[in-house]
Amino acid sequence: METEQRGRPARVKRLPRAVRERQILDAATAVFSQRGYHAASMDEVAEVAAISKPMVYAYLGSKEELFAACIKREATRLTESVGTVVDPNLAPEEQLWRGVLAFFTFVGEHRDSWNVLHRQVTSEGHPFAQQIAEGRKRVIALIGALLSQAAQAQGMPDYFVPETKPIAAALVGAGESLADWWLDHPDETAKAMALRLMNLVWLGFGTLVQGRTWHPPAGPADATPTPA
Amino acid sequence: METEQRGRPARVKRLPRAVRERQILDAATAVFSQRGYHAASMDEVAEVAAISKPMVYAYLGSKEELFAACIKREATRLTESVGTVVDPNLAPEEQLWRGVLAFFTFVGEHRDSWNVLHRQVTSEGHPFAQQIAEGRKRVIALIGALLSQAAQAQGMPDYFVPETKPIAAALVGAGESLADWWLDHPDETAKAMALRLMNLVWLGFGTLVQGRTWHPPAGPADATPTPA
Amino acid sequence: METEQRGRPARVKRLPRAVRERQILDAATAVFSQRGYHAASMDEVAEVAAISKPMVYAYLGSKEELFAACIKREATRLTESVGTVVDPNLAPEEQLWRGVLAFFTFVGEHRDSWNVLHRQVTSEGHPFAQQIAEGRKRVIALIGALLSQAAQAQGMPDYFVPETKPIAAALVGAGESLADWWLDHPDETAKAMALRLMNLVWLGFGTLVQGRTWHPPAGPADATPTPA
Amino acid sequence: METEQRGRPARVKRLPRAVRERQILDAATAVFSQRGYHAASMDEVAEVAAISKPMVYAYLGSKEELFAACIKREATRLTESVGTVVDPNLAPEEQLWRGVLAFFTFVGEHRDSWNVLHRQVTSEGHPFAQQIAEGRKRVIALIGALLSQAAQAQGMPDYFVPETKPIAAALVGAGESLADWWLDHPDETAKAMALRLMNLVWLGFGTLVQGRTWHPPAGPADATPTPA
DNA sequence: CATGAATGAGACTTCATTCAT
DNA sequence: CATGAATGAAGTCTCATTCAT
Repeated sequence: METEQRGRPARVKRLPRAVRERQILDAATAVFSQRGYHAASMDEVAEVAAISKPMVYAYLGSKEELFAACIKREATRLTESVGTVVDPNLAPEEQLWRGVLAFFTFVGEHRDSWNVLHRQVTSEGHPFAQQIAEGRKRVIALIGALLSQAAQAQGMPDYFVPETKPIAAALVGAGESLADWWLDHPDETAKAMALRLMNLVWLGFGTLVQGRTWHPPAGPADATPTPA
Repeated sequence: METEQRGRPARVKRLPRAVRERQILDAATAVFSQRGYHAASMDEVAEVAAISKPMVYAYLGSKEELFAACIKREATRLTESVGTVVDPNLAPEEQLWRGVLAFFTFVGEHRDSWNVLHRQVTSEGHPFAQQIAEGRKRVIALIGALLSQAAQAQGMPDYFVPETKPIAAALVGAGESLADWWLDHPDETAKAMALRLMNLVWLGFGTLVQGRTWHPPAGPADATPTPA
Repeated sequence: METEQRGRPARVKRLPRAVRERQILDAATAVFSQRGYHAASMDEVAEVAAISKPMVYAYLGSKEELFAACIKREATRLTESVGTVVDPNLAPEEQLWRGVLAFFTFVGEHRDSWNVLHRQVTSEGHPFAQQIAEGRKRVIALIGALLSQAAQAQGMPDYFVPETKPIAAALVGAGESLADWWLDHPDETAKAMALRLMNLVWLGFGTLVQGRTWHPPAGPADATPTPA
Repeated sequence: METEQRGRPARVKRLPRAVRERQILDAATAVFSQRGYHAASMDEVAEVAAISKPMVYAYLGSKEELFAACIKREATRLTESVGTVVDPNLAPEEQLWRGVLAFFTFVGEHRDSWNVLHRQVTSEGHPFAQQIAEGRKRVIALIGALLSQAAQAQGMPDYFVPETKPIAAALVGAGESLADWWLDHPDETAKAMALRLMNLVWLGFGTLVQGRTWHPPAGPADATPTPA
């Protein structure tokens, strides 16, 4: 017949909505980070979240929406990590230093978050290629503005200003690549990584070779920021 | 060539096979580049290659093998493009410059190849994450060696030598990022892009701001290499 | 029957229960009418009833039971609407007229009820196909009896009596179809619709009762067409 | 791993596309007829067609497209069955008779086809409600034109002409209902059924055309009942 | 008692892969 | 050899139903 007799007792804890939502987002971030968007399956997300699939859909919606939620949360986290330590009233150089340090600190502490934001496909077919790309562009624009400000403060000729944009792009790429490199050299500290990036970008290889190095601007008693 | 003998108990030529394989690889590279590994379908590959699916399997094997073949071919192409212009007897700085220029030239001319090699998934779950990552590491190692050589030529203290590795990683990341940035600014030439990278990495932002710039070492009559 | 004791040993007020049940049945009728049995979701029923899903189950049972309850209630309503105005002591013709008028009046005033009873699936697989079909048959039988009575009153030969059954079926179908047609011509009144049906059927029936019959126009040697 | 090793030998006959397509349509018509659109499952269609589900999708597309194809084919069949025997040069009465007979003949021979066309849901939520309804309306319009022609041929006053439309609707409904009634009385022939319909409607119609109308029996002071 | 939270089951659809012609 | 025809195995998403609070 067609008696439609389904459903069976459940033996799971009843958690409040907010908690479950975080659980699912954590699981999803981990799975997306490890498999990539396309290869990730909702089944695995549900399994990792120790919950049934329908709940995943009930709480976070479709796969796309779930991924979007992950991206949004992780992007917010990163943005806040950096934003907290960057004071627009500081000198550009110090702002950059603090931001870079905060970035590496974040990556060190949230490997999966960084994976989801960065290592995901950027191929055109990807549902969020545009979204991710735009987030990245905003970051580049911010850094570009910082560099431009620094350049003008040092009396650079105007024609140089547009150059700050590709430089910002390069800096971001260098940072990402260093973050990857870090994965293979886990003994390094976030601070050491940040110093490397600053040294290279600010001084350049040619200058470094001459024995000069860059040092963080001496805050009060070396108060280099340490974002949570 | 096209004179292929369709039909009968004839002995078949070997050349057609090579041609077919190239056809398929071209199609696969295009599809993988546009869709990404997981979203790409063998159906689309076969369609773009204007061939039936069983032939794709007959010639290049499974999806994984096909993708591997794409990667291999494109990596080889890029490697050769760069390798052709880099003469180990030249000064490291010039080697680097030529290599960087060759890289951007290649990217400009083979968008799809670059996409497959770079923009594809780097997530851990990806069947080729390791393979791609290793290729990248090799490049970084090469550049690292170059930098190390340059550093030693300039009498750098030994303790600096290990630093050349992360610097190489940063350089590669900066290059990749600039290549992405280039997509949004297609009016730029490969040479301009290469110059940007060299300027930044070699001189550093701080130095650039002071008005100094880096110039390609004057080869014989400005023979800046132009990889095919 | 319906007096089933669901739930716990507690004594609960009876009135709220009745009210709730009506609420739910109203909602269910609306939803089933709009979506059809299969496409209707218990979620929507609960939402429209402004009540939680478990309550729907507590009060009316499973989806099938709920639908059955809807059908039963609406069928009763229609039956009562018609039954109230049809007095068995009246002449058959008047009974029919009153019944037909009551029918159209009901349909005009309870679109959803009519939808649930008529426009719902009659496919064999449907859980209630049989139930609905039987209700319909009862109506046809009633009308058939009425026609038979009328025919005999007019002195029709006995052999005609069995014909009243298919005529009743046709009358019912004509009524349903006119009800549908009415949806597209809402300016018509129930009375006008009822008049139409009576005019067509009663005059046809009346003629038949007088012993006149229609014969196919004599084609060449009774060549009534026989489509393959 | 993620070796994606699937697919196994098949042991099924290779049929030409057209044959399989018909097979599938036959199966789908049967399943849709028995279950209704919503309750029908693609699994069952595939099973009845003795084919795998992917083939169903390859040949006929999605469930909606499949259903549309069924409707289209069956509608065409019915239309052609009727169209073949109806010659516009014949007298309206004969056209009607031939059409009605062809209709019942078709229904008798293609139970499933008729089911799919008629017994399917007409609820608003149904994907093809509109389509089916429009087909029905076209039929009604055709018959209406026929009746109108017949009426004018017999010198009916103009004001009667609009009435032919609801009469056509009623005729169609009566026909459908008789077809259903036939299911329970399978001993009847198509011709007998057709005769019944003609007898009822044509005599009714014929009487109306002669200018005679039916009026409600004058109850006490026009006490036409008004059911609550 | 009423509800938010939870789930097994199945529906539609696609894809990598292979055999028979 | 080349291809049309075929399929097992997921994958995404929904729904009827029920328990614990």
